[in-house]
Amino acid sequence: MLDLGFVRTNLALVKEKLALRSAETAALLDSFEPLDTERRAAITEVETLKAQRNALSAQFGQLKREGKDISEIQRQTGSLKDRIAELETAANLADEKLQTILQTIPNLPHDSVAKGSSEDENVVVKTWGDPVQIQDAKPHWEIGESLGILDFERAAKISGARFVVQYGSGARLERALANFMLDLHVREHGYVEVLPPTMVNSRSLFSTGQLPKFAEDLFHCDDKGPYTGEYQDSDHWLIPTAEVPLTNLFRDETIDLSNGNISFCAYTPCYRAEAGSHGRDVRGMIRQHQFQKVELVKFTTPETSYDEHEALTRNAETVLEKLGLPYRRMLLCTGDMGFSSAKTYDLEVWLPGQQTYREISSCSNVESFQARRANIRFKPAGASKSEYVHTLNGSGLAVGRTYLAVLENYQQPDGSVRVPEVLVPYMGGETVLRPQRFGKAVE
RNA sequence: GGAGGGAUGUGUGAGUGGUUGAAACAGGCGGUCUUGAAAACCGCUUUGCCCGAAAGGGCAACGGGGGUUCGAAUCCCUCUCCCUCCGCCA
Repeated sequence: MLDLGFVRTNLALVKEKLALRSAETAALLDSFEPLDTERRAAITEVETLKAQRNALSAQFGQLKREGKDISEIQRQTGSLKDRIAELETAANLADEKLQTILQTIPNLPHDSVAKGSSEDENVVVKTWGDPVQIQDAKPHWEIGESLGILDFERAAKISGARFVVQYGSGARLERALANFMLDLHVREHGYVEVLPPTMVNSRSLFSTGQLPKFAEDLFHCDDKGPYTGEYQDSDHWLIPTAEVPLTNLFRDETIDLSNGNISFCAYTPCYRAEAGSHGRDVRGMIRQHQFQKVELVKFTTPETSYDEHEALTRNAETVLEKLGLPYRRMLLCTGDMGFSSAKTYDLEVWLPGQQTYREISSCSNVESFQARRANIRFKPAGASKSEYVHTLNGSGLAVGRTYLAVLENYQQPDGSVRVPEVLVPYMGGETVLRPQRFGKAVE
């Protein structure tokens, strides 16, 4: 969310920057100016009347103590009361409309972000490793099913489409990847491991920007009844990413950044309704209702957030490099960035089975956009006023997609899959995944 | 699920209808003293919004929402959360 005063004094600039996302986005601000004027006029009038009422009340107390006549004041305040109530309603209405606009407009793109209207205009910042060309490369779902470690059919039976069951060495590979990533971030990159709830309330989802606009992408639990559009602190939603619980840890708090920025990482399941993606990526593990992810979140000062953004992105890249998975870093253009983000790098991993790069991580600096919604502040050294922190988040990495990237990049002509060297200790010494049935080796 | 207690500023914690936006203490910041530090002493120390060029003035906020009243942190209703005990339970 942007600051009301900032939008008011920089309306032309804000419109211009929003137009870099899309024309429709900029149009959200069309009614801003008249509404803002209306709101302020109403507030000024209400507050004038309230000041009168307060003065009369003070007089009332005085007179009553002196035992004097109070009926005249009673009559005056009585007539003020109705007008105040009336005008207050008008002021609240204008304020709500304005708040709706502010809550619905996305973050402004940072100056370093390339202009563009769609993903076609994203910029390749760097490429690491050579895209492996494998003779008769198979997609991961074929590899996984023939090895007997992935089972999409039984997953469909017990849960429906867009789920998977993993068995034996396959299940262990998921756990190995997660442990490897967590250990790397904790031991070498300075993150603190967190195990957060994977259900959150709507107030949290508002703070990170998923609500109110993207409710249909989320799974809502109806234990407290259907979603009413209000931000409650007692309802439950399944998290779409650990960014939500991690960022909300410090909601409504003033945190201490005097000893440096705060970095958290967490391994959690993530749940996405995928309401708008019928027919896309229906095969395999690319797009699931449930997947696991190691998430990185940072709380920083405004001065350091862009350096930290580069560092966080490097932390995610390091996972791919240690796993030996070719990738490229994309700078998302203004038209392709997420709602809350000011600048986003996507990491795309090479998938030889599909002859394409696919997103495996998304690293964003959202500046103060979420901090303002979540009311997360810090006190700069020597300053008397607190300021909003900057928050950053990135996948480090999406484990499900890393898993399928390993299957496709390390597949062998005989149908087996080599285990990347760094994962061998996490696999109990297993160096090759061979055909198995419910975990038992088969010929 | 049952019974009871509670929610106040950075923290602890007073305050049960009228200079209480809020005591006190702690913490933080500044100052005096000191070679320096500590101690002691003095001062400052919530946020959002509205009017205003500014100086300054005003409104609102004591978990959320609603009500009573001329006036609510204080009384009533309601919701949420936390704590204690009982029950159930991985």
